[in-house]
Amino acid sequence: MREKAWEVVGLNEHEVPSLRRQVETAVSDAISQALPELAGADPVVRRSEHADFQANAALALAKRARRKPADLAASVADALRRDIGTDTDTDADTGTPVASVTVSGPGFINLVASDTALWRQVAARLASRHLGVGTPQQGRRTVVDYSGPNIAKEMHVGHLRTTIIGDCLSRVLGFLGAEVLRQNHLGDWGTQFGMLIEYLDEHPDVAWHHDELSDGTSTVSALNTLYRAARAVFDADPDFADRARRRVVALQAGDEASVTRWREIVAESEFAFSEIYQRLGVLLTAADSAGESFYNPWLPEVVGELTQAGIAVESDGALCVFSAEITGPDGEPVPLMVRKTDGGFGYDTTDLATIRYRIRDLKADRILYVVDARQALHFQLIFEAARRAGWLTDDADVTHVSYGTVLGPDGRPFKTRSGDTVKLMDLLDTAVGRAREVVTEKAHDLDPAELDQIAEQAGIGAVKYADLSTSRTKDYTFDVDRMVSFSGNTGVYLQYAHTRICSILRKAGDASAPVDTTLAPHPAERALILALDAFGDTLTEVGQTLEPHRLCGYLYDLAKAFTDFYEACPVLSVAQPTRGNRVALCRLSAETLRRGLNLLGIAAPERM
RNA sequence: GCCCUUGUAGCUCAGUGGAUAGAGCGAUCGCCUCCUAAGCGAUAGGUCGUAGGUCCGAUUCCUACCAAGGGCACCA
Repeated sequence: MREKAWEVVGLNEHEVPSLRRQVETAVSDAISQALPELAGADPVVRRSEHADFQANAALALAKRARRKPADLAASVADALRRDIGTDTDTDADTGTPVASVTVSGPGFINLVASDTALWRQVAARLASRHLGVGTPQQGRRTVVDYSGPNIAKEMHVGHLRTTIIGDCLSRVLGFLGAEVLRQNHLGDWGTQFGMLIEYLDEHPDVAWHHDELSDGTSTVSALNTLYRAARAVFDADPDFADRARRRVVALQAGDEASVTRWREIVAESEFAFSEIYQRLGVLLTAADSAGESFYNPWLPEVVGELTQAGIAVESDGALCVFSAEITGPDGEPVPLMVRKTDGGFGYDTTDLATIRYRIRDLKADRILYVVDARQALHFQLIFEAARRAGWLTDDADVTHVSYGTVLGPDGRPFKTRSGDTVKLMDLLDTAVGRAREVVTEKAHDLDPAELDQIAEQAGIGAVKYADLSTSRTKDYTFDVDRMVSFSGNTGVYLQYAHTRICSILRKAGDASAPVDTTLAPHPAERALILALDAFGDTLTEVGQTLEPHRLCGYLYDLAKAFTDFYEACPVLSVAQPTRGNRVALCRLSAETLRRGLNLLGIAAPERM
């Protein structure tokens, strides 16, 4: 045996192919050898309950090969065994990762990875800067449109999913090498501002700037209240309603005083949003804002282009783009309304200007709209129109990353008892408050400041994990108690696993011992290594499917695998070289969990 | 009327063209001289909406139906 001990010297940039990929290659090669006419067929390698992996290719290929699946499997298995035979004479670095092959059932090929290969993966990932994860999204310029709160309105639970899912996808795609451009499509334009500006002007005494308000009241909260007051006056007082309408016209015409006041409202609102984003650990900043008003200057040009191309046509006094694919209840094509009868522009036009800008000016290769599923038809129409206009071509990939509605316990869209939506800040306060109770109760000699910080991290993490861990497309039932529960499959479970590892590593002292690849791993070690090794494959999948819940599921499985290891394999009390290998496993587990949590946008405290 | 999404354990949800469909919560019973018990083990709980079809094999793919939710012109 010429096994070399893997020394971790500085980090390299190497991608480390997973064992599963290596096994796929080995099985593919074996298929080519045993059955040249079937070369290139999918080896159908999966994780297995009966071995480390199983290859199901024989079952699928039997008909094409006109052989019994079991015979076919036996031939492929023989070819795989020949590789194992030669491996003892060659450098282990390039040999097959497979140690044994058996055929069972109707033609399943069960594959066990070699002990050496398992430990080699651990060492190689520890030595790599990105845990050996590759960059399949390298260089892909990806616009991620998410969050999109409305100016002068409070963010509520309805904004949670778009904000958190969009942020997670930004992080994952960025980690996989994409050039991510975050875009916050603020609702910062519309007739409601006329009313609000007029009201503020007529009541100069009311406080609403963030530096005038008492703690616990946000600018948007104050503006929200003022907006409702304005609305009430608008409905009750025809003279005020007239002045408000004139104010809309003035604002749209660029009247200086009105525009200044509008800018002030936008800036104050963005200040409030940034407080929420910071608390949530969301990467969005004011630099990512490109709201509806940003596209205003281009709307006439966009409409002109569509009209000139004959795509937009006059209908009942309005200007519309009629879908060639979809019809409405009357059997007629469904329109996008690019100019209303009164000459105004709605959000159809804004969204067309937006997609044109993202392709033409931002030069996006991929655009993701993280928006409520109810807008599916709208985006279908926008994408269709953009194609017909020639803005959107096959060079760009545009996806509506839709997600389900947040429902209350009654299965209806979520509202509080009073009929209002739940404010996002209130939800976060509740979650952090509950977390503080638990942290206080369990506190392991933490000072008050540390306790506060951990309560914050656990509470916010719980809310985010609850949202990210369920599949995107389904509606989901909002339940504060479940969201802020800290046992079972929750964000806290992952954080807790991480703190336990950190505790071991603190006590282990210098953790840079080399990995001994000749040791036979304990079953719990084997399971943990196989879980750790699948990190990159999981991320690649998330990058393709745009489904963060797969990452949550993976990290939960990983944390469970670590917990099993923790229960079964003492680290500090065993002798070398076992201790060194277990410390290495702890290090890789901690780094993988930390990185995984980071990609979910969840903090990974070292103690709790 | 047409289109989209969803029906899996009491509840909330994963899951896959393949071997015995999983997890958490809730319930019952256990486990801290031992690296953090926010943990672990065990028991209980299922005709994977219904009916057909494709397939060696379907909870997974296809069709129809049933049920729930959503969407389809001047609000965004």
